[in-house]
Parts: sequence; structure tokens; C-alpha cells
Amino acid sequence: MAIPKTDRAFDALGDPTRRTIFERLAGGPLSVVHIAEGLAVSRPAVSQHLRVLREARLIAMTREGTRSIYRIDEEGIQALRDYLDGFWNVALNRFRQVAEQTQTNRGAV
Amino acid sequence: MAIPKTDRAFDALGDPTRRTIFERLAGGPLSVVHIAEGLAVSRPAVSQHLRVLREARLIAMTREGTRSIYRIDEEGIQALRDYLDGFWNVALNRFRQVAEQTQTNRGAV
DNA sequence: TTTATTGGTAAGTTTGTACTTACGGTAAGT
DNA sequence: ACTTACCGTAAGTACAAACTTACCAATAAA
Repeated sequence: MAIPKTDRAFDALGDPTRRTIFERLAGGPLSVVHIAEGLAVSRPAVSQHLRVLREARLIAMTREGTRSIYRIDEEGIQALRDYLDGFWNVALNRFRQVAEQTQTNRGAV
Repeated sequence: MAIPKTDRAFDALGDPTRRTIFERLAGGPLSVVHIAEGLAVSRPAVSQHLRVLREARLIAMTREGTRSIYRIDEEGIQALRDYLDGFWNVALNRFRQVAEQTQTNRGAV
């Protein structure tokens, strides 16, 4: 039930190449050829990764002539961040609550 | 270069089944059979997932007799959280800085 | 208009990984 | 001692997804 709409973000960042791309865009907007430069994979592969990252709302794209400029998706990341903050808090709070009761109630349920 | 040691966490949470397991443990410590209960996959599969989550420092394990009790890894999660907070901040700050210069310097380098 | 850049899509291959069954080892009941 | 419950590992399979090459559309430059 938890982490409902952020699933795609985790899927997206689960791939090393996509993480690299994402980190690179964190340094500023780049065109596709610039992103692909220095990466071990072909440019079409990069395009496919960019699509996944975009669908996860981690990056955004605007066209400028023939170029596609990709950049960090400020809103999407903020949303993800907010959600995770809430999730961590809930998880850690429950953890501490349960930690106190652990003496009596073992092995759960 | 970024997200250096948290790579495993993203890989781990990139799998839906592992996300489900993780979310379940956020509700309190559970033994392996309890974790596997209600999941669509076999118990050995769960064991394998637990290993990945453990190596990513997202969960921790303690033995109690024959049972392995898994729980949220408080420290690991806190570390991940701290790192991500830093990363998001840097990324979004750079984003805003670059957004202002975008008028002059196009398409990047 | 022709010629280059740029980059997205299609089709097919390959590789990684999530899964299964089978097994073994350990601790707790009886 | 025997049986049962718990859980990790091994080996093999199957499927998802990351990659390739080939192709095409669109804009910019000549």
C-alpha cells in the first residue's frame, strides 16, 4: 500500500546507467548527445533511459530546435522527497515503538 | 561519483517484491515465514530478497532460536536519508542556479 | 534543395535476475 | 532419539529489460 506513486522512481533509479544519467543532469541541463558522451552505452540506449526517467518524473525535457534538453524535474523530485520523508518518519517511529514492546510480544502477529 | 554507497539501496528497492517486504517490516519485526505469508512468491525467494535488503543496510536480522527475525535497519536508513537529503539539496540548488543563467548559455557543455 | 545534426522508435538479441524445486543444517518439541 | 518447524543455499529455468543496429522524422545549415 505504501510508496504508491513513487514506485516508478525506485524502478528508474534501480539501474546504474540511469543513476549516472540522473546524477549528470543534477549538474545542469544537457542535450542527449552530451548525456551520451562518455557513457558506455549507445545513444539510442540513452534515449530509452531518458524516457524511463521522464515517466518517473525525475527529469523533464524541452525541445530547442533539433535538440532535446533534459533537466532535473524540480517538482517531481520534491514530491518524491516529501513522500520519502513521511515514509521514513513513519517507519522509524514504528520501529521505536515496537522496540519497546519487544520484551513481551515476540516473533510478531 | 554521487550516490556512492547507496547504490545497493536503490537496486534493492527497485524490485516491487522487495519494496513490499520492506514496507511490511516498517510495521514491525517479523520472522521469515510471517514475511512470506501472503506474498505471491515462495519462501526461498523471500530469503533471497531478504539478503539483498540486508546487504543494502535497509533491514537487519537477529536470530531467536530457529527463527530469523528481520527488522528495519535504523542506522542504515538514517544514513541513506541523510545522504539523499544532501543530494536533493545540491541537485535542486544547482537547478535553480542554472535556471537563471539559461538565458545566456544554451545547450550546455 | 540538398546535406548534416539531432534524437526518437522498431525489431531482435543477450544478459541479468527473480523465481522454482530440491536439499541440508540447526534448534525446539515429543 | 526421533520428529517437526524454520530458514538458508544450490542449481537450473524463465522472463523482463537493457542493449544493439537499422531506420526515419524534423530542424538547421550549406
